[in-house]
Amino acid sequence: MNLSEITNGLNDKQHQSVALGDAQNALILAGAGSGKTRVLTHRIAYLVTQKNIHTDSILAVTFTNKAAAEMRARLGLLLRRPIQSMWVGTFHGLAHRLLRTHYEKAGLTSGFQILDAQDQFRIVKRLMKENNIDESKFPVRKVQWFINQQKDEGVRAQDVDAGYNFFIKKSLEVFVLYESHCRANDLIDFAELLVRSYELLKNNAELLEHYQTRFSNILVDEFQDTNTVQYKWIKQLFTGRNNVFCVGDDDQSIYGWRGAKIENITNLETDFAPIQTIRLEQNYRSTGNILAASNALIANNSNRMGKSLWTDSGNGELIDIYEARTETDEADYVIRRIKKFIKDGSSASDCAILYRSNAQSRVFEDALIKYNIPYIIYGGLRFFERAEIKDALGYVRLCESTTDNVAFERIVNFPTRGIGNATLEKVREFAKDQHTNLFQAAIQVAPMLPTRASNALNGFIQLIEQMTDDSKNLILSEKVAYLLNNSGLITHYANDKTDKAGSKKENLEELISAAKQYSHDEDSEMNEVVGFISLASLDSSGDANAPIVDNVQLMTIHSAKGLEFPNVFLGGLEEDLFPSRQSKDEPHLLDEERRLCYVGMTRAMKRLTLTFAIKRFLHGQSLYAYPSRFLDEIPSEYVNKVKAKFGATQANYNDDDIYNQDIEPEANGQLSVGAGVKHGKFGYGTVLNFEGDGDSARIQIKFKQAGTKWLIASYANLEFV
DNA sequence: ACAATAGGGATTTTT
DNA sequence: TCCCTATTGT
Repeated sequence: MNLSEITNGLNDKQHQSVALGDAQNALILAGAGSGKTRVLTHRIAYLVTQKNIHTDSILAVTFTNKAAAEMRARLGLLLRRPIQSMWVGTFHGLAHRLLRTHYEKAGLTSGFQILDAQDQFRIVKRLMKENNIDESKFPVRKVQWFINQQKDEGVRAQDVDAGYNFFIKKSLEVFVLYESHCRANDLIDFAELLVRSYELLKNNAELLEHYQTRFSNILVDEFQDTNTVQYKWIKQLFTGRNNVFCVGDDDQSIYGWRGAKIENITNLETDFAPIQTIRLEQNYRSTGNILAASNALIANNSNRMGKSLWTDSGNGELIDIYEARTETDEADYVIRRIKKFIKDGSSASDCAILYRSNAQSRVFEDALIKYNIPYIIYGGLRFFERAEIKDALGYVRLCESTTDNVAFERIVNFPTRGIGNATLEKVREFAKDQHTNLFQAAIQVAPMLPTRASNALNGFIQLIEQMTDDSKNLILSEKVAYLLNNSGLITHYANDKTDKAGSKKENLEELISAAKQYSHDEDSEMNEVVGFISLASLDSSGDANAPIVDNVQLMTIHSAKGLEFPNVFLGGLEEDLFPSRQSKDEPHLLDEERRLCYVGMTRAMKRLTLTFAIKRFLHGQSLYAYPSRFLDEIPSEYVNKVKAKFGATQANYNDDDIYNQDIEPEANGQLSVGAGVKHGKFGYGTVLNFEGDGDSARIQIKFKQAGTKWLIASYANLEFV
């Protein structure tokens, strides 16, 4: 492959970044929409094809599975050679790989398990309960948060100085308990993946040297989001004989609250010296007005590295700022505008509604339903985080290894089989005294229990043993299917007449196809089942299938990072909401809010609309709000102000006059998303979603009284209203 | 063991 | 307001 194939279509700065010498450390300050992913992948292609760097010598780190997958896909296309074995992945994924490969040196057994945030919560909670620590004084969430905060800093319990802070003292007690529990049970939480793999290399000079020599080129994406351990992790691998290529944007650092250190990006210049800094400031995404407004906003932050986006594609439309009377009015305005965009030829998926907090989505949702516009809300529970999926995986895990206490706790009495808390306490105590796992303890304890409890527990033990035996020769997906059917989970949901049973059963079937689709890496240290379980923990999205429907996109600004949309609506620009109440009095927190606003604004390609409400119903009460200070920071020359028309006397009304157009709520009397329906038992509702057609169609309906339900069309006897 | 009820809390969530 | 938890009653 020749050089021009790699540098074709790049601008000067991009070209310069991609074609730096292979021994050059670089920091690429890549503004929003400046083509950073492109630079990163082309850089790798350049190293491999022009500098003959072996693909095994490249380490490329991202934050999300999505980014890693995208990079892999693009690299595959560019290099036209297999990149399977290449170290391209997330920090957590690569740390996991290190730990699986060197589990013994890391002080683990081969079957160690990954704890996700939920598992971790349950364990912290249990430990607190066992040690009589009052949850009302020390909320589990906060203690869990504290523990993770320490770990993100690379700090162990023994290293924490509690001082005189009572909360920290108590949290530290739990931290100590938690650490020993995890060590005793071979459990690794997300932060631990990083800390442990860092310590693994730190304590094994040979191993460290091996990887330092092997990775001649280390590339890191979204560097502004690295936390302390991640920074140390990279720095550890850096010797000065190899080199780093870091891409980031200090203005888009929005995860400080999760331990990300924006300073890391400035520390690069000293810790990885000599390093060349290149700024990518040409933006290919947004119009001139959107960029000018965003630049003006972010200019109010202190300690920036300095960067100013520009475009050569014209000013475009002004930014609309809509003053709504209430949050309902805000939503109504936004949805009418969207309806108009769609009418004028946009597709629904070109429109995104972004907000600071999830609670804001509801009102927009109601309005979308009212106007019969399909939508999708991102965020919320992901596939592998769903209770029924975790239950199912609990059976898979326990049958894979009876030492898996987390799985045991989860499924021992689910579906309920008469094993109560009293029985479990005895099992736990026995396990603790005898230093054995819960399953072994159950076997020992069962004969000593009263008949009823004994039978129940024995029933469970036999079930697990039986299923393990029967399924041991099945392939992964068959095993999952077998366990679902024989564990009683499917039956449980079949007998469950309540609302969500149908969709849960469906999710379980989806799990079988996820198992079918799972492609196991033969060279892996893990067996197929462990690999699948690890994947479920590390990439909980489970969204192999892209959404097919043309939907308006609703999400928080945080989840919108890295995305772009032609028409963006940014809602709730009010003091105490955005910037949030908790952040407004602390300068560094306020700066992060401003960056968040900047990220939101720079998602827009063509049209950007900012809205705020004078009065908002929040947490059960109506509150008056001031417009966000961020609005004042946008120069008026880029802005078109719009006000609610109803009864307004001084309304400066200058948009497309959407209230005079034929934009009205619709109920078209057919099965479609947003259609109004009446059900004999549940009353009035609106169609949220449906699949299939004719008698076999399943319809998801949000009832005014009865909540959201999936119904079978042929049984539901719906009346369209 | 489970349903009904009352009380408290309520940003953001890449892994 | 909504959602999650702890408590209470059956």
